[in-house]
Amino acid sequence: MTPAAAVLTPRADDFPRWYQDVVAKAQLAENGPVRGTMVIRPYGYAIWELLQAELDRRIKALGAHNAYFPLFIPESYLRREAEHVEGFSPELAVVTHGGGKELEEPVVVRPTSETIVNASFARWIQSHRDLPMLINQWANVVRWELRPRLFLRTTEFLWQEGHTAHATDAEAHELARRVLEEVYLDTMRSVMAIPVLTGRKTDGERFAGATTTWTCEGMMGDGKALQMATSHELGQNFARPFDITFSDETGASAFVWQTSWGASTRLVGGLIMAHGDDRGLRLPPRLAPVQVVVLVARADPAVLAEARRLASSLGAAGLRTQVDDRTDVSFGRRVVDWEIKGAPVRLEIGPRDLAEGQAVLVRRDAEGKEPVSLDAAVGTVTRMLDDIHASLLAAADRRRRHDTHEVDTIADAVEASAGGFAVLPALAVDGGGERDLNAAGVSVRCLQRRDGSLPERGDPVTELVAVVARAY
RNA sequence: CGGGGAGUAGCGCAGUGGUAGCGCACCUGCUUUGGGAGCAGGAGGUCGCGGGUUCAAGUCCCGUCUCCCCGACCA
Repeated sequence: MTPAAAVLTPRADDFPRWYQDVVAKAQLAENGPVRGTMVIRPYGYAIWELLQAELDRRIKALGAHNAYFPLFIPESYLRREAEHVEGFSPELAVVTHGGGKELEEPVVVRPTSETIVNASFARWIQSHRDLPMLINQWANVVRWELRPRLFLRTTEFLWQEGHTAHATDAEAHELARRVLEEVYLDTMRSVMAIPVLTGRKTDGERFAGATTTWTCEGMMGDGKALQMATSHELGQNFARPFDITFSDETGASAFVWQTSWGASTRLVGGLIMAHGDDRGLRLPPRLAPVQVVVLVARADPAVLAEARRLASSLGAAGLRTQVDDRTDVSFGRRVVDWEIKGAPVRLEIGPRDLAEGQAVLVRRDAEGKEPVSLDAAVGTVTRMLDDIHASLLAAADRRRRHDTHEVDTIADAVEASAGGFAVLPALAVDGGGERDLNAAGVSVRCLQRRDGSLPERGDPVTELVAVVARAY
């Protein structure tokens, strides 16, 4: 019996309970006093900051600039786009009083910022020389949730939202897809080690106000899907009501074509559920606040000195390193702590190791330990971190393939969705098929080409497949 | 909105009218420390709130508030 079994509910017993246990025991987050709100604890926030930095770098590489727009939005702004307000009104938080008086016009707490950003775009954009305009903001948003779950669905969450304006439909289309692949898909694979599917949402699943929604869908440890990021083509749906026009090269006035796209703290939940095991979190090295923990086995001055020297050279090599010298806490307790927290690599060092000029190297994603000489430790650990990323990704990919089943009918798709994804001809979910799926608790996650690539606009539905699953 | 549960120590819970408890966590000391250590001592409570019955209420009655689950609504 592994000690961790006494700490966490095994995943097979009760996956949601396991998830809650990990979030609590790894000290990632806890519930806030208002239902649906979340306190993100320092360790959880450190993961988010690392992820944020990766996304931010890629967003800026697209040519986008960060800005900040207000939390409060005039209610009238939301009403300007019919589908948009209809989609969001059930989950709006509305402020009716301020300064001790009832407001003449209520303000809503942003559920997303299309409207208020576009009110600025209308002023900022005059000429085709102002285009394309690529703006991103990091912010909190509020969507009143009835069934909240930490990180996955909270009433208030943190995210980035990109908003762009272009001279042509084709340009907006291309940008929405570049964001999906160059920002989101790439971050998920090469930072989060999660092999997501990409595709187009059905009309029923599309963002309120968008003409097309593109999505990244990940498979969690229980076979359910998680929508991990979306990128929308807005057409001219907002340009018209907000009057965002520009003079083109010929001097003619035209409405801009737009996109918007976002990824949130939900990704942290996805990270937990995609890689975690019965011993806790397993963090991909690029998102691990502590990549290497140097664990002092016994309270011994010589051991402690060596541990610190080792940590210092690991740190100098650019690895996020922490010495655990809490020798007033038992060794076993500290090992379990770091396993729950998902630190990718442990280096254990005690008097016996010191005598041999070595440390004991343990990787979180595999069984077994091996000695490593102190001289070689930095190089070995550095290589091992890359290898851990690769094997987490490979394992997740293997599981996704294994739990994805090709089927032909809605009934078979529902059955297959009990333990993973089902792929069936897109024609089958056209019209009534999607309703039947939804009635069974299964949803269309995305539409793809048969080879898994993104559909093009001209693709006939007969050439596409639908990926369906139960989802968070 | 309908139905069903639950509010007792930081967390999880027991307590069927008679001194408010247990596990974990916390504090102190000693012994420990290579996979959640042991022993001893200690601190911590308006039992959700208000009223009532009773010699006596965490427990029974009435009211009220909050939270959770299922359904409905919504998507």
